Amino acid sequence: MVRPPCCDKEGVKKGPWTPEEDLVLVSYIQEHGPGNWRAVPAKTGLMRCSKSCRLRWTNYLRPGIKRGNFTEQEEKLIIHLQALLGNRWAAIASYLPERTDNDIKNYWNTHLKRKLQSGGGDGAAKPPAHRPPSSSKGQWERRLQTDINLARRALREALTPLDDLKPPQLQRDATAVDAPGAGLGVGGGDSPASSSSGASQCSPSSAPAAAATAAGPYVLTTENISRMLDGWAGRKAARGGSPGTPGGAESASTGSSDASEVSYGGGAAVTLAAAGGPVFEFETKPTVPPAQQMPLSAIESWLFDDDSHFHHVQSAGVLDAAPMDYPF
DNA sequence: AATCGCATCAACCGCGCTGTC
DNA sequence: TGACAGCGCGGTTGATGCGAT
Repeated sequence: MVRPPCCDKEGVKKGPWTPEEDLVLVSYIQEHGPGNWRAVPAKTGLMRCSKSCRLRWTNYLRPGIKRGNFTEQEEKLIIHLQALLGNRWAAIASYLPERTDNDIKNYWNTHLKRKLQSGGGDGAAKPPAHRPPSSSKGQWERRLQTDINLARRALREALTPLDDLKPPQLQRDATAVDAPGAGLGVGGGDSPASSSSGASQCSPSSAPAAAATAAGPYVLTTENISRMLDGWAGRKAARGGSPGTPGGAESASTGSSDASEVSYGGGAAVTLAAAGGPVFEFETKPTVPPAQQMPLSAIESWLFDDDSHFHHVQSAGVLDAAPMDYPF
């Protein structure tokens, strides 16, 4: 039973996306919203597979993505969520609304794993023993339950000192989600590390392009698009054709990983506001809908409350988007 | 200045899940 | 109920940048 390729291999372009392609994709999604990826290549004329379009959108073009500069807090959260959930990056990413699963996965593989292996971590997060096949979810969840007390204890230890620096970001989350128009402002924007006022940068009502650009994060305005294309053309000329990754090529890949300088896609609202069009209304990330953002305090109570956490979070609705059903 | 090796990250691939007919 | 299509996820790869030699 060989599954046919998701798309016709012939004529399907691969490799790095060009700014032009990004532009086409963004424009299309702005108009139609994300989803129905199958139709995207056909309707946009992009010579890309639907999966590639979806990936490009969710991992790079989607508004509200913060890139680089993982804060210590995010780092610890990732470590402990990984200890709890294993390599279920999408689930982990749902607790870090500004981060993509791909980003978290990469960060884990390149930084955290090594850090922990070299003993640089707090030792609390052991490698998740196993990532059980999804076909046996019930089984692995039972195993997870077996480990959960250990992991919870470890997390408690790790989070305790964090209480002091507690989460401007996450605290804001707890309040910001109630604010109208916070819909796209997942996570409230900036991390403690990025001092720019990127908060709510992806909120349609609160992300004026000018403000956002002034603050640092890239906004997909006509001006920036033009700059982007110029930059791309320059690079193309310099490099002899390979366009590389827009934005990422210019800034994200500078090695500094400075999110505040990351160009489009970087930390930012991707809007077309300056073009006179409506700002994005679509946000595909809402794995955890804004109203269901889980503030750290909720995570803590979930993790720390031995008996009632599942009921608590479930009744609060905060874990609705979590991939587990918590049958126990 | 050139070369090599390593680190990083965007993108691809294959598989499983879910919804629809 | 089974087949099919579409989507999402996790693992892996390849291109690129950067530091060391």
